[in-house]
Amino acid sequence: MELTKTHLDDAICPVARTAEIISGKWTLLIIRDLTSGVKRFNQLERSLCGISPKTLSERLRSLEEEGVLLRRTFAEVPPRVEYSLTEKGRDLVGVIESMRSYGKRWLCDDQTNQK
Amino acid sequence: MELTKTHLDDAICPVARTAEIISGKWTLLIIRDLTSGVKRFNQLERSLCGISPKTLSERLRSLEEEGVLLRRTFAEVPPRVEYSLTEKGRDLVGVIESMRSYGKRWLCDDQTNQK
DNA sequence: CGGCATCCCTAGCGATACTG
DNA sequence: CAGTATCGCTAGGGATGCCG
Repeated sequence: MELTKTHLDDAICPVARTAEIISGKWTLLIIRDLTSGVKRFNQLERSLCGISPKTLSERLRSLEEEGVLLRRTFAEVPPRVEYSLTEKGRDLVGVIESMRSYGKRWLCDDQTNQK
Repeated sequence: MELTKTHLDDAICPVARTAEIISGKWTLLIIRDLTSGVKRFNQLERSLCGISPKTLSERLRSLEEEGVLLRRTFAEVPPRVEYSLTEKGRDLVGVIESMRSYGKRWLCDDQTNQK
């Protein structure tokens, strides 16, 4: 999902810019998992049930490049790599919480609120 | 709130459910444009600079099916169709605003000419 | 353990032309 | 005006295998 130059208005729109960062099937779920603390690759792979290592690797790398999370490697055997949110990443919790709030109001099994 | 495995299930996690709704390149931008009031197909096509009629049509239809927006047709010549947000759609403004807020904090170098 | 490399496949999007 | 009908592309993602 990429905005081209023809979408100039949208390119400078903060909403669209944020959407770019959190788009992608797994991105938000990774960030949410990291809100509870530092995680290793394997932990994320297991908690994000069904994700392929390639996809997880790609998402982690792009999030690292965007400064949302921090990748910390340890020179050990077996190797250890820990992922944690940066301040820029932790700040996304606000977005996530508003999405959670919305999801609870409108999208859960309880249909009484749905119209 | 603690994040357990159940929260990662797409069927249960409100965050994932919300992400499903607002995913797609244009979805959020359509909703954003509708927050300012009722819009016609042509208006959206022009304000969403670069969108193809096919894509706009698809997005509008799926958003209608999800109950986020309302499609109202008028038996006139030339035909008129008006799109507006439902309550479920207007409620997404909270998510959009938190995204806008985040985008302004972290993602915009130039804050002078933003939407 | 934490990944790349490789191959493949599909949803989503774009462009254009056409129609009720 | 408000869409469909085609066609084609490609980025994202899944599956599997291998390696330091």
